[in-house]
Amino acid sequence: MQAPKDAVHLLKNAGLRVTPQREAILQFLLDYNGHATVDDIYTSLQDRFPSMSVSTVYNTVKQLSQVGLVKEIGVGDGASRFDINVEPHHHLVCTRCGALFDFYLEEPLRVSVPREAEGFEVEDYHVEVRGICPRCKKQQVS
Amino acid sequence: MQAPKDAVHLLKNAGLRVTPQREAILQFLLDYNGHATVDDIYTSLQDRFPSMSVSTVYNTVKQLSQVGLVKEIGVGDGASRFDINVEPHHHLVCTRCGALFDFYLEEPLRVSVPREAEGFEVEDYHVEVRGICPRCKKQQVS
DNA sequence: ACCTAGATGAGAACGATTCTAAACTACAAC
DNA sequence: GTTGTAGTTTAGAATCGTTCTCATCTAGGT
Ligand SMILES: [Mn+2]
Ligand SMILES: [Mn+2]
Ligand SMILES: [Zn+2]
Ligand SMILES: [Zn+2]
Repeated sequence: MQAPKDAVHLLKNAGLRVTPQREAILQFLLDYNGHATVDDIYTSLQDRFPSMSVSTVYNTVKQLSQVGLVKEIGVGDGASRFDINVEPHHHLVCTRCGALFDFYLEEPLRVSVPREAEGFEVEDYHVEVRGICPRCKKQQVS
Repeated sequence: MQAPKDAVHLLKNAGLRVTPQREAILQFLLDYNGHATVDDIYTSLQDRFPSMSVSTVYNTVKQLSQVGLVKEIGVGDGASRFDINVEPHHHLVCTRCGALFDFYLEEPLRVSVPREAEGFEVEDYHVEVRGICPRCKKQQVS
């Protein structure tokens, strides 16, 4: 029995209660092709859930993160983004427009813990590559 | 002629006006062994500059960043940290207490830009290694 | 059908950062 | 040394993302 991909089953498998809001938020992230902010989610669901609170979105994405259904990525300033792609991967960030692109390392990183952090227990790592995205490069005044 | 290391000359070389506040902020960062927040700086200089505004600290670290005298590092939530070590290097972050440790990659990262970001111009990258620092590990309830 | 742990919603509160506008000052030009 | 002015500082308000509070509501087990 493979883990099903629809929101309701994913929530149940994770031991979370199935509420209409949660289902909609998770489904939105499943459908969304990218890295959504809380506001992206909130705004997109306004029509269907006019009375849903931003708190609900925050609460939900936090729980989805805790059970590993999404991954929070915070790049510098601005709002956190939520990634339905929970495989280990990294990001290119456009310093002009904030656009985010996935990228995968060809080989895992060798982290050598320095002396002054002797005993540091590595959990995971994230590479943030900064630069100019193709779109912004085109618009460049040169 | 080597670039001098005292705050006044560094500011002049960078083409910034030398004000007492700027000198003190830069000197603080030069002396500080670590990754200071705006509040660290602000609080530490309260005695000498009782009327200095936090805005001044923000303005100053922003300018120091712009001329490359310090590097801003924003790890997830909380306040940005300012690093007087501007050589390319990366950080271990303790997910418990927020402590930051420098680390250097043994060899530069090979970034292969994915198809959907074709043409992305890489400027630099930063690796954030998350885990538990030795101090927090000791205090662990196990 | 009922009960209750857990979820939701509205708004207040919060912490980090930016903005505003008036007073001040570094420093270049005379 | 005096002056002019562009850049700097300051206090406080404003903004933004996020968390908190607490009263109301509901999912899901019994
Ligand atoms: Mn991603
Ligand atoms: Mn560092
Ligand atoms: Zn861009
Ligand atoms: Zn720690």
